[in-house]
Amino acid sequence: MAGPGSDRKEAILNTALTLFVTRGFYGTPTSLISKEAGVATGTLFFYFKTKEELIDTLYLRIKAEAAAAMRRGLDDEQDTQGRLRRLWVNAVEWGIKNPAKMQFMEQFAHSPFVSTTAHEEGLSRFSFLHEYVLQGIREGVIRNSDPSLLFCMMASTLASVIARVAEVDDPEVRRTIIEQGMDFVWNGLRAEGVPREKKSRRSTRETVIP
Amino acid sequence: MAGPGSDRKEAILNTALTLFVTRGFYGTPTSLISKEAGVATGTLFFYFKTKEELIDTLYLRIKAEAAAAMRRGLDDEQDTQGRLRRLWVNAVEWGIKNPAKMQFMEQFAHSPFVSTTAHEEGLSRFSFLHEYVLQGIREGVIRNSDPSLLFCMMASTLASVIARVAEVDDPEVRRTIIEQGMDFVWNGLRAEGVPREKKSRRSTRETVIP
DNA sequence: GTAATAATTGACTGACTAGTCAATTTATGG
DNA sequence: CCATAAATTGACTAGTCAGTCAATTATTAC
Repeated sequence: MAGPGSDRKEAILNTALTLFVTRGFYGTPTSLISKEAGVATGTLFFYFKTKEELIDTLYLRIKAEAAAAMRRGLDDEQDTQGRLRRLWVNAVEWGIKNPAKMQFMEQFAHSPFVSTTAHEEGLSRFSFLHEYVLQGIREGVIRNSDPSLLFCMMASTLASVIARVAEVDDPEVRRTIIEQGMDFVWNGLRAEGVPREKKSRRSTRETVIP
Repeated sequence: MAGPGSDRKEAILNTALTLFVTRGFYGTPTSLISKEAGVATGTLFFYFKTKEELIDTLYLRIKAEAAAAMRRGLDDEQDTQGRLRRLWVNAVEWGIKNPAKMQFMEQFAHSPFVSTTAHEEGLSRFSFLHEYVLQGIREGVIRNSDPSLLFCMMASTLASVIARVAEVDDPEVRRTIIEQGMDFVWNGLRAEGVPREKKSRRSTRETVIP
């Protein structure tokens, strides 16, 4: 346990994650973080000059990880609806597998504890989504609304779907919620004249992983 | 300023509102609240036994006020789409007029600082919305998905629309955002076969206020 | 093996905070 | 005017917390 090589920095970050989401920022003393992480108070401040620097680091890491997870396989999809579906499934799956990180993102997305620079850098990780929406509009598949508004509404819907899915255990119910959420968003986004739903729904995922 | 009759309780609640949204719960000392409200520390604890009781009271009041504002004139509307549009406009208008309260609701909607009983009571104020969604599904106008999921997605979309609208000053741009948000939700909610949009959009509001 | 450096420790400090309480002021009713 | 109750005050307490630092231990380079 002691001695370098056992990376204490990671232990501190992991402990801080769970504590911040369960007790909030001001609600978790640094002394508790270091105690739960199994290090001395001094060690925490050796790696992070302030408590704010700690949450900033955490924030940036999680945002980057989430963005990478959502992006996975997106370029393999041929059309906008396929990309959207892939993105949707990626996001929900990541959210379920990483409930604490998901909660953290929601909780601190607009929080004053995270510095503005960290907020900006975190947001920039998701700029590729913006590009996809723009492309969909250009193709005439997505309705011609303010792309950042569409993105924003999509993201908030996603968050509420993930929250609900996480409350449930039955995989069949989960799939239903995910599908219903997807339908809501797709119908909200799609331009007039674009088919309401693709028949080959479940096959979408099977076609991308041959 | 001194002497009863000048209601200090209201002053405390108002000050707490602005401080809580700008600095968070743990981030605002009770001493600061009382100072900004122009009362002594003891006065705050005379009206609210604990800091938690203060935020609970605030939470319940705001939830009740928001629910009442959203409900206004809803029963005068004849069809589901009309009700949805009315609800939408009510909500956005209230959100713009009361940005601090809006922010407060978002910030503390799932916060552990607010007691579970307050959360439950606050949620119950919005149960009428649940009824409206159910009615829409029964009529075949709203798609047959889990009503509470639909409600939840609608609410989160609403929150992000209000946040965006509040960032903008130009009333024309504001109206556009509100309309685009409404379209997103309506198309996400509506069942197959139901017309995409009502032509008489702006007239909707004029017909209810004769 | 040794010197220089990096990592780690935990007692300690100065500042702050929720809540108390005895004393004081203000309203109320006869 | 007076007595009783309600409202208000602010100094005070007991506890907490972010961050420091001198001392100690481990690592690295030669």
